[in-house]
Amino acid sequence: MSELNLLPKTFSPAEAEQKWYAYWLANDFFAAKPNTEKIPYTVVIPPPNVTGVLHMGHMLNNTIQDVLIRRKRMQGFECCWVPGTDHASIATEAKVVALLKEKGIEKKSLTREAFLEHAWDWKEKYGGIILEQLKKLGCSADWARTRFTMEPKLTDAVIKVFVDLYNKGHIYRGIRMVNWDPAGRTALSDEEVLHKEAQSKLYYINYPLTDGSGHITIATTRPETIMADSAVAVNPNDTRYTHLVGKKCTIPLLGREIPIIADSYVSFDFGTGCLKVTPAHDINDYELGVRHRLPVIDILADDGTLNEKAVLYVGQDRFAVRKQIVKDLAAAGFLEKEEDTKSNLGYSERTGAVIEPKLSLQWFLKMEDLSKPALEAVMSDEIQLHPARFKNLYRVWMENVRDWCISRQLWWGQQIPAFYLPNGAFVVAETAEKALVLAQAENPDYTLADLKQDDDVLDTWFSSWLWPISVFDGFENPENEDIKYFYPTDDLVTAPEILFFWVARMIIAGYEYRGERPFKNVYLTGIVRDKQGRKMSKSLGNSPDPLDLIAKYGADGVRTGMLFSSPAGNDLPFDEKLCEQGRNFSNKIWNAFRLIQGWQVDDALPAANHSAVRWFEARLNASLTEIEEHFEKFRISDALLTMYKLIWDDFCAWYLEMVKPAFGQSADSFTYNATRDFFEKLMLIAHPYMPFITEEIWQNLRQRKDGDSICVAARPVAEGTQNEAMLKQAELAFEAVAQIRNLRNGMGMSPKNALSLYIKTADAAAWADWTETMSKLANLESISFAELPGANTRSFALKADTFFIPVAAPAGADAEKELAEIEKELEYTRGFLDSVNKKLANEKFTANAKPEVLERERAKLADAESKIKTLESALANLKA
RNA sequence: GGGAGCUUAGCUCAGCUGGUUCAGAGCACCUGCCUUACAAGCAGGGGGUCACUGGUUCGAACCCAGUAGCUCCCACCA
Repeated sequence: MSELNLLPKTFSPAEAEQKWYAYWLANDFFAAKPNTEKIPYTVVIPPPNVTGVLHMGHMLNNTIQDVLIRRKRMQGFECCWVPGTDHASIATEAKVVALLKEKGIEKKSLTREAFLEHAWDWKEKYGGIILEQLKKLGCSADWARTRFTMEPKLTDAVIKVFVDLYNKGHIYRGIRMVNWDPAGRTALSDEEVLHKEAQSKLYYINYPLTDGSGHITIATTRPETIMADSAVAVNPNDTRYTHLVGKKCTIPLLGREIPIIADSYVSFDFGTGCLKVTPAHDINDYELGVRHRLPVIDILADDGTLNEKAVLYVGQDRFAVRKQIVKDLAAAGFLEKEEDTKSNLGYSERTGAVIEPKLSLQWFLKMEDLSKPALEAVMSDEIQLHPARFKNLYRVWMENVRDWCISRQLWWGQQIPAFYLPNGAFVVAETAEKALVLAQAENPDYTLADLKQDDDVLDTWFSSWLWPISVFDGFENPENEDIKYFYPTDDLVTAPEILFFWVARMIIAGYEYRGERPFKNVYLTGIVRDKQGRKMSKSLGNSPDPLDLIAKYGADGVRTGMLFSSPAGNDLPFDEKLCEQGRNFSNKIWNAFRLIQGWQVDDALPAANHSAVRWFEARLNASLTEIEEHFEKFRISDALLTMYKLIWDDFCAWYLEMVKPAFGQSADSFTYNATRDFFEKLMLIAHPYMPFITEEIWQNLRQRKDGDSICVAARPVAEGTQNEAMLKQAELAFEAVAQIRNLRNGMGMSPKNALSLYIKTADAAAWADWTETMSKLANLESISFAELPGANTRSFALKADTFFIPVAAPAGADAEKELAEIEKELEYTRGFLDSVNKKLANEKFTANAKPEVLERERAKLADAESKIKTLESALANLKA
C-alpha cells in the first residue's frame, strides 16, 4: 500500500503534458519518412491563417486529426501529418493595414515593397503562434515539415500552375461584373460573398418625361445610383407603359436624358413595373445594358465613395449619399413615396463590408472542364465525404460552378505573373526574364524595363488548392520520393463551409496535376456553438480561450470533452461541462492506476476469480471490435463513448470491484498480471484520444527503456472468440446484483449486512461461474440453488429464473407501496403475455416471420409466464 | 424563388437490411452513501403517444404520402 500514498488523488495534467510532449519531440516520434516496409497514412492540416490564434473550431478539427493519426501510427502505418499556415491575403493584409494605421501610416503612402516588408515583419512576429498552441493540444504533426503557403517553394508552385493553366487556355483576363469589397478594395470570388437578408427601403422616384407629358415612376433600393442610370426599362407586354417606350426621361436632380426601353427581364409586379437601368452597378442591369447597347457609367470609386462621374455628391460615401439624396429628392418633389422592404445583400466574408457589384478587369479561371473529373470522383465515391449527405451539396455546386475570379487587388500574396508591354499586350511567364523572351518574339527591341508586371495578387485559395501536392514539392519535383510515397493523402478533416472554397478545388488540382485524387476521405466537422446555439466568434466574445481550457481541464480532458458529442457533420453545442466530464474521466483512469499500483502481490496465493478475468477479456474484445467498426465509419464520438464505457463501467465499476483484494490483503499474481495487461491494453486503446495520461501511465505500468513510448506501441487487436453466452450470463449476474442492492436500498439496509440468496433455475451450471462474483459484489453469505417460497421472503425474476432472499416482509406503508408496484408489474406482464400470444396465434406472423424472430417470441412467452408466476407468489407472500 | 436535411428523455445524440422483455447512451435530475482507488466518487432510481395525420405490412421510430416546425445550402427582381 505504500506506493498508493505516493500518488496524488487527482491527476495533474500540466506537468505530464509538458514532460511527454518534449519527450515525443526529442525522440522524433512524429517524423515521417518514405518507408517501403510500411503503408503510408497521410493527413495535411487545413492550414490556419498565419496570423490567427487557436479557436474552438481549430481545437475540434485538430483533435480529430490527431486521433486519426495516432491510431494509425499505433497500427504500424508510416504516419505523416503535415502542419502549416496559410497567408490568408485579405485577412492578413487588412490586419497589417489596420496596424499601420494605428501607427499613423497609410497604406497608400507606402510602396509595394515597403508595405510587404511591414507585412513580413508582422508575420515573423505573430505568425505561427497557432502552431505552438496546437502542440499544447498534443497534436502529433511532423513539425519539421511545417509549410507556409507564401514561402518561396509554394509560391513557385503557384506561379508555375498559373502559367501552365494560362498556356492551356484555362485562364483568361476580362472585364466582368465582380464582387467588389470597398473596405478591402479588392475583388472577391462569389464564394467569398455571404448573402444576408436585410431590412431596407424601396424608394419610388419620379423621372420627368422630356416631352413634358408627366413623369414615369421607378422603384429602387439604391437611389444613390441614379446618376449612373442609362435607361428606364419596362416590360414590352406591360400595356400601362407601351406608349412610353421610345420616349425619353430625365434623371432627377441631375437632369441627364435617358431613353425608356422595353425588355422582358422587367417584371410587372415589382414596384411600379419600371426599372432604372444602372449597368455599372448591377449585374442584371449590366446584361440588360449589353443587350440594348447602353453606356456604362461607373460612379463608384474603389473605396465606395462617389467619383467625379457621378457629378453630384462626389467624394461622399455611398451610404451617406443614399441618405442625402433621398432628402434632396423629397425636397425637389421627385420622391413619390418610400416603403419598407427586405432585400438580399452581399457581405464580404473577410471585411464584412457590403459588396458592390462592380465592373472591372480581372483574371478568371474557367471551371467547366476542370471541374468534371472532380465531380465524378465524389459521385463515384472514389473520394468519400463523411457524412455522405454532403455529396448532394457538392454535386449541385459543381454542376453550376462558375468561373473563378482569381485576381485580388492586394499586395500580400503571389503577384500575378503577367507582364504588360508598352503596346498594351501582355505575356505570361514565371519570371520577368522568361517574359522578356516571349515579348522579344513580338519586338526584339524590348528590354526588361519595358515590362510591367500586373499589380494584382492571386486569391489565397489559388495557393491552398495546391496544398496536398505543394507541401511535398510535387510541382517543382513531381517525381520526388515524398510525393510518390505520401500522395494521395488519406483523410482530410475540415469544415463544411470551405467545401467549395477549398476541398472541391483541391480535388480539381489533384486530378489536373497528379491525375489522382488528393485524398480518400473528407471528414466534415460541424460548427462549434455556444449554449444558445450561436456560432462561437471573437466578435461575440462567447468563445472560451482554448488554452485556458487546457490549463483548467488538461489537454486530455478538453480533447475528450470536445469529442463526446460531435458526430461528423453535426454542430457541437459546446459546454464547459463537457471538458469537466473529460477531466473526470482522466481522473477516473488515474485512480484505477493508483489502485493497481497499490496492490501487494503474493505469488503463493491461488488464482482467484478466473471468471472475472475471462469475462473482462471477452468484454474488452467485444468493445474493441465495436470501437474499430466505429473508426472505419468515421464515428469518432461513438468510438470514444464505447471506450469510455469500457473503461469506466466495465473495467472500473465491475471488473476492478470483482478482483480487487479486500482491505489489507494481497492480490494473487494471476489476477494482478491479467489486470495489469488489461489496463495496459486500455491505455493503448485510449491513447489517440488522451495522449498524455495514457503515456504517463503506460510508462509506469512496467519497466520501459528510454525511447519507448505509447505513441509508437502497437494498438491492440481484438482477438479470441467472442463468448456471447458468457457475456449474456454476466449481464444477468450484474442485473441480479443490482436487484439485490436495490432491495437493500429500499429497506434502508446497510450493504455490510450479508444476505442469503436462493436461485430457482433450470440451469444452475450457468450461474455457478458467477456465484463468487455475485457474493462479493452483493455481499451474499450463501447462494443455494433452491426455491424458497413463503412468508418473509422477497423475490424477483430474471428471464426464466427466480431469485429468493429471506428477509422480513415490509410492513405498513412500505408493504402497500410494494404491493401496488407488484400489481402494476403483474398487470403489465399479463398484457404483454397476451400480445405475444396473439402474435404467435396469428398465422400470417408465423408464416412470414423469420425463424429466429419466431424463436425469440417463444422465449418471450416462456419468460413472461415464469415472471407472472414469480410475481403471483410474491404477491401471495405479501398478503399472507 | 429553388434544393437538401432535420424533428426520438430536460439537453446532446445513437438506433445498421422493418421483428430481442414496454425504445438506447452520455450529461442533467431524484434518493441514499465521505464503504481506505476515485465526492472530479459509489450504489440505486425516475423520465419518451419516437413532431403531427393518414397509408403499406402479420408487425413501423424505421417504408410511402401529406401537414407543421426548425436548420443549412444555392439563387442578380430592382
